[in-house]
Amino acid sequence: MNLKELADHLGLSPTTVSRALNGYPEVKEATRLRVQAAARAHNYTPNAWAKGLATGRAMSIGHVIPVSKTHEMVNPVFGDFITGASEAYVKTGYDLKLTLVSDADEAERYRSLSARGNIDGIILHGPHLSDRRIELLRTLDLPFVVHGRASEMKMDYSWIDMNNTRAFERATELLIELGHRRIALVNGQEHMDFAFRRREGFVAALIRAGIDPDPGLMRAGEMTEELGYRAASDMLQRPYPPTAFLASSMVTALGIRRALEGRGLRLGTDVSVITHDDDLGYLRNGTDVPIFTATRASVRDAGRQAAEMLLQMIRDPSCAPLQTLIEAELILGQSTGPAPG
Amino acid sequence: MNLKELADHLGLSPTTVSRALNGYPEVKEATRLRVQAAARAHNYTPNAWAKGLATGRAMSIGHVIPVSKTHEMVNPVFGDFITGASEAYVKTGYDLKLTLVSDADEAERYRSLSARGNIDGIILHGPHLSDRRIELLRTLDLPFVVHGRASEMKMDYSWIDMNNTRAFERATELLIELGHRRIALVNGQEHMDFAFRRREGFVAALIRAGIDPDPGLMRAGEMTEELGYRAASDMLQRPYPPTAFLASSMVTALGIRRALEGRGLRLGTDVSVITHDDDLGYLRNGTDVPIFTATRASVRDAGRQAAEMLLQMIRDPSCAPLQTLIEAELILGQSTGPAPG
DNA sequence: CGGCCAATTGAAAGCGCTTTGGATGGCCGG
DNA sequence: CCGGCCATCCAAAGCGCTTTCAATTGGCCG
Repeated sequence: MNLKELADHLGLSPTTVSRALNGYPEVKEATRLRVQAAARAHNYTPNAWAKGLATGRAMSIGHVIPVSKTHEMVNPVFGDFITGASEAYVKTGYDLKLTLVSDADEAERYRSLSARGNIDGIILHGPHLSDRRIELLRTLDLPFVVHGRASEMKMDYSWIDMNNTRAFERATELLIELGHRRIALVNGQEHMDFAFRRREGFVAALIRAGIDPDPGLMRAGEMTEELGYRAASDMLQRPYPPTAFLASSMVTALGIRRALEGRGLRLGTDVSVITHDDDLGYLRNGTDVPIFTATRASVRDAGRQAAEMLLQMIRDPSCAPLQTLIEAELILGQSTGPAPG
Repeated sequence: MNLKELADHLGLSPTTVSRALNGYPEVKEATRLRVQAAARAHNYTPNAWAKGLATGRAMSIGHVIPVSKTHEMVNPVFGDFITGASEAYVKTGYDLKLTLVSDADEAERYRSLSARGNIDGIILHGPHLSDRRIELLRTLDLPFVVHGRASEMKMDYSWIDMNNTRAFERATELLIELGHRRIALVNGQEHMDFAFRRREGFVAALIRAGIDPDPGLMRAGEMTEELGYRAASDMLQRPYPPTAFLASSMVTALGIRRALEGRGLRLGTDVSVITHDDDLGYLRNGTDVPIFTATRASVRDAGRQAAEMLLQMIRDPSCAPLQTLIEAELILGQSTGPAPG
């Protein structure tokens, strides 16, 4: 059933039917009701393309996530982020179009996404320190919001980010207050902006406390369980092993814990661990008592907010770039304690 | 730049340009090259809606994943599945449209997805034992592939599934061969088809070995780390604690391991654990030596295959339902050993 | 040399919707 | 009784592409 058929059926013109359904004022209320009833009865849904063609609105948002050789995985936070974003889209009738692109042809994909005109806006995931995608998107005049920032890009753009620097600074401060001096960082890949900032916060706190950052106590890589295990195992067999770890993700923290337990060290007593916790649905940090002391910020919330920002920008294309900084909370769990001896 | 402009620019008609770009044979090769060059030079990309309107093809696939109150999370396997599917879509120029729906209005969403006509096919995730969505989709005459099956639905439809029953049967057999008699199962929610099948395999193997399945040694729930920890902790303090565990996911297995280590039990020596391993990118089961003995099947592969099946069905709408059963491999790791004493 | 065919290109009619620019008719004040 | 103003409704022109049908060429055969 299409507009015309519905109109014929009602003895009205397509014009009136269209207006009735889209809430235009110049149609009699009685007519509108009649049209709406008929539409429901015949299960009429406007054809999305025809609508798109006619209005120039895509009613769909592109989420682009890069998949490279060195970073093959779809980051697990992505699922939660999207869940949040979806909440916003569903309310407003937008679709979510997912595009995984390999680094190589990324630029091309953006250009074609934008040119094909079937997208009203883009959410960019996983920005690097210096991310050329941002420049590119700015030239495309397509509204976009970055999930994260690119430290080295000084231009103005919309983003939503967790205060990574501050979070890791606070976590480090807590460990220092507990008397730890040899603190290790097991970070994500540091060409990723979030990881870079986390290290900055970590290092800043150390320096402020008069502790020399030890490169041997910093490791970065794809945030797997294995990374945590390996990094911790290596570091623990150094002559002066760390007494505390900072982990960039729960999964990595689990690996660190495995390394500890493997050598008979007790978590929170012999060695302290603080992790960042994205509050993912399937990897909760305990339900009542947190397992790990953690800096926590819900990535799902971030997703919802990012989507709302983008929709806002689509509604009002002239609005200035929106920027949202989310502070992580520092929650105390059972994985931290005073430095031993 | 649109078709007409490009055509004017070239001194050709839109017809010819369209044909040249879409590989129709009735255009002179020299012209085709000229057109293609111009298209590239001007960065021309056809407008997706206009194309959709004209051809009736959406060039996009819907992935629908249910999000309910009791099952709020976007399952982590989903990310990997989609990565695989994307590989197939990118090659063929399809888009991936993601829809998270809450159980309540799920039927409605399908209907409208189909009616709006902006989708060529659907991939259905997370089927329940008796899943009415399958019936619904069949009436919508929109090609679809189910990731998993619905045991209680006897109708014919396309699916791709891992042989859950067989996988857990084999894992159980292995444990029995190792001398274990008290084997526990920590499963996913058993209204989900995959979990139901896993239990069936588990129970079948027990019975065949003359072991009475003990309901106290079976636990089901959202597959979190916490579930593993709680289930294992509870079971281990029973008078006759299990000597082996079967886990439905790596994350759960990590929780079980935590419970073991918490009470000083050694993995693989005091207590054996076998888990199912979806071979997720960010949760590898060790790189060289597997941490856990596991039944393994790549969910990413499944995603790619599912997408290919669906594209196949779209190409040839009359083809019979396609069905693919993937066997998991049983890989030996360090988490299993002979039953103690 | 005329006609037929293959090769190549165009004109124009949609696809289903929105939206501009009228129509139409009832009602008002003058 | 008439011009003007609303309130409603409609015709028709797109939106950018595909595709059917037709036109134009040049080559080749008889």
